[in-house]
Amino acid sequence: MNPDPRMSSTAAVKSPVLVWFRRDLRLEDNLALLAAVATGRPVVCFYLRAPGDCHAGAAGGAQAWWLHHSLSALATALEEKGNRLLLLTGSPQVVIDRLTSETGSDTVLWNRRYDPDGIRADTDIKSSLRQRGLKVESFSGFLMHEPHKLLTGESKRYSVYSPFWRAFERQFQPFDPLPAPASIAAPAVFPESELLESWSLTPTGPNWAAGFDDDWQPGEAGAHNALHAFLEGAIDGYDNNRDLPGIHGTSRLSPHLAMGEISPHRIWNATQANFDSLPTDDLMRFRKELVWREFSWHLLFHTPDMASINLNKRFDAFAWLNNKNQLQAWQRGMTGYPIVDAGMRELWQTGWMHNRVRMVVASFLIKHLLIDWRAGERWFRDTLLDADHASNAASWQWVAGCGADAAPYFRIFNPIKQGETFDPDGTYVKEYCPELSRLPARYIHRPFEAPPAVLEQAGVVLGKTYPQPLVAHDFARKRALTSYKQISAQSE
DNA sequence: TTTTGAGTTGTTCGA
DNA sequence: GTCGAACAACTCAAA
Repeated sequence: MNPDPRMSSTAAVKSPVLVWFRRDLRLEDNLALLAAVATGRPVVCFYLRAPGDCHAGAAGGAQAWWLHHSLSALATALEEKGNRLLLLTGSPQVVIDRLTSETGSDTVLWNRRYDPDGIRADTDIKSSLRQRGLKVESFSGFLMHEPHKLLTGESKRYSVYSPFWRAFERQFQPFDPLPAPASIAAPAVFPESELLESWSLTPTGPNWAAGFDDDWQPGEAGAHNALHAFLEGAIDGYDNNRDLPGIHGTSRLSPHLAMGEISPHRIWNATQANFDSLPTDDLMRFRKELVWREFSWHLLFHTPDMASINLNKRFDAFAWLNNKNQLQAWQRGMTGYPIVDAGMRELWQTGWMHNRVRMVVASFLIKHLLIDWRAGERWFRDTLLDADHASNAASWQWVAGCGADAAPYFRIFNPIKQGETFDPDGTYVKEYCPELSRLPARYIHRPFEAPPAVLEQAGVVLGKTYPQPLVAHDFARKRALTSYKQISAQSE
């Protein structure tokens, strides 16, 4: 029919390979995508939203905002490679069935996910697709190790970080990240895609994400920019500076990692390239942070309900007070302790909170207010751009003391002392609690102790322009020690 | 099987 | 101001 010899090449009749994107929104070091390209066949890329999932796979509202922009960036990147990203709603079975019949594809590829629901779903889908004669293959890339593979000498999961780190280092073999494909062959006809805007992943009523744009660039290019900025800047001195919330002393890579816009291998590898020119302490400290992420996923793999149950059963009997008004004051950054309030407001305004301050606010919620750590876990999951199922649950359990490798019960952060040690001149507090910005450094972390004349000169009226403390530190500390002792006594 | 050393991030108190 | 001890066992991981 068609006399043009160019049109009779076999490429035109090759059936496409389907690539299902999830938390791997990148082209570089994406094994599933590269395997698809390597077949020489056209590639159909899709992202799937479960019916009724208003966050489309994101952990919470804040991360849904990130997901929106990350999907948009991925779609653009695929277009630059001559392809597209399809957005589809439905159960995986139904959507994949439709795609295979529309495109004539017989192969589906994806990168593995490790959350309990994801593992269960993927296992089911894989076997049912294979039963129907389709080829299905999954790849690694979200983590640097497979969570089921690292075990102690007694074939048990690790529950203490240090031995896990040593075992990880022993077996880990870094490899060069694979470059993004030069081009990605498109199918003759693309199946229809939904419009990203129709998913309503960004706020529609009050725009609580208005401040996010200033701080973040979602997407793979943004991830690489963040990595470069870190390697040029904050990694030098990281071991010390990472604890100072008033400066940019951390990598700020966490939201990118959470969405898989950059692979952990790539990050590890980048620190390797700089190993000779930087202090070992800084690099090792940073690598250990990366491996904490691996450890958290290792724990979650072996305890799928880690976000909802106490790893240490003794805590099931803990007498939480769970005062709703105090929880709300904490969420809104109105506890009366400036370092706590600055942190909670940074979280709300920017979708992120400095790591040091995360520990302080978590300790305050759990130990000063005696509110169940799960309430904090839920709030972080909904408000953090970097919300990560495993890291979030493991970290909250660590602070509460019910984790496998947990902070001892008597480790209670003093919010005044933490503020004065890590934010000595109050730079951080002043940025997020501007109503305190005229207080002298001496009182910036303890406005409730400032003489009336000092308060007046700074324009602070306690209880009016800034709250009185929800609880007195000394009282709260003793109360927490008593409560924690009760559950250890009950176990005997 | 038993033993041994160790365990992310703190605070307070008294010498 | 600085320093070490107490806060409490407990359990993990490896030898």
